[in-house]
Amino acid sequence: MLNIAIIDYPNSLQSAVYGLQEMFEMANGVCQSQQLVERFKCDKLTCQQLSTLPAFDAIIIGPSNNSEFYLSPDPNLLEWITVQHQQGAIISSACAGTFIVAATGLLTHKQATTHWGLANEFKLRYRQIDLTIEKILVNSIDVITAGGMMSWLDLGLELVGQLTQPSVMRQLGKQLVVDTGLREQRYYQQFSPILNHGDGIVLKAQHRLQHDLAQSISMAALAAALHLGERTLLRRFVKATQLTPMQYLQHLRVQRACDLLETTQDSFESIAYRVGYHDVSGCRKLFVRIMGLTPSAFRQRFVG
DNA sequence: AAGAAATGCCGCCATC
DNA sequence: GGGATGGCGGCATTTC
Repeated sequence: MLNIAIIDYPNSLQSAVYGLQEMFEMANGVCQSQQLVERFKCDKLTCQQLSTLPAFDAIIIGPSNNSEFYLSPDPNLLEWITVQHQQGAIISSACAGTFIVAATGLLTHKQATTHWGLANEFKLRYRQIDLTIEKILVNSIDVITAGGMMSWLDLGLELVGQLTQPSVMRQLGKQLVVDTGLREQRYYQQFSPILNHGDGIVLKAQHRLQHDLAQSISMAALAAALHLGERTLLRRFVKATQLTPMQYLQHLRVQRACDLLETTQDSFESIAYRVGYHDVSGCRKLFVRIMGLTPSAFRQRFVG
């Protein structure tokens, strides 16, 4: 029997809590049809129900829409997770749940992911965790994290696959009509620049880049316009935004290109031109590097 | 597809 | 002295 604990912490997304329970029930059906002996037993646990229970095979900490709990989680829950991990349980999280796992220290110096919209906040709090926000799922065997509000689907499937057989996961994916192939969170990601850093000059630089992204802007010109030395602008910019001006501009341009791919029928060639590139192939290369798929694949996926 | 020219990045160090 | 600034040289990246 495979014991799964789904933590129903305050404000946790209820569709995920119940959806996961039902997913494991369905997985039991698939196991049966494939003549496998494995069976899942799911427990939904609130923070008050933790102490007396036996060791689990996997713990799931799901998404939340409300930061109140996951930014300052119950120490008893953290302790309990740590003990379960020591006893061999797989610790897993989806979306904001990764904040709770991070607070236990289990992710230190490991790869992890969470919702892309929470990336800046996460990096601020947990500098020693290697956040790979472009991925939907990061599986380190004993700890699994997932990004995206609906990534509990991916997480559930991954756990089913890891605890039973990949064939069970694929069959379950078919029943649910959910993609079990490779997918990345960055396909869905939008550039969310840091603006609340409190450096007014850098903010002006950011606005100027945003406004002038269609033209080629040199760092020298930007520095001059702001009455700053180039070296200083660079340092202040990186400190405030976590990106070099060039990287920042590239993200702005790719973001604009994504918008245009979605909202217009224009060729990528003309889009490239409108986001400041005189060289389509260079623009395409950049797009693939940041988004993880080609412009045409992007358009196909989102405007189909 | 590849390479040359331009531009950006960054360590070092002196300066304010 | 700590902290921010900025000039310079050269390595790296970007662009066409």
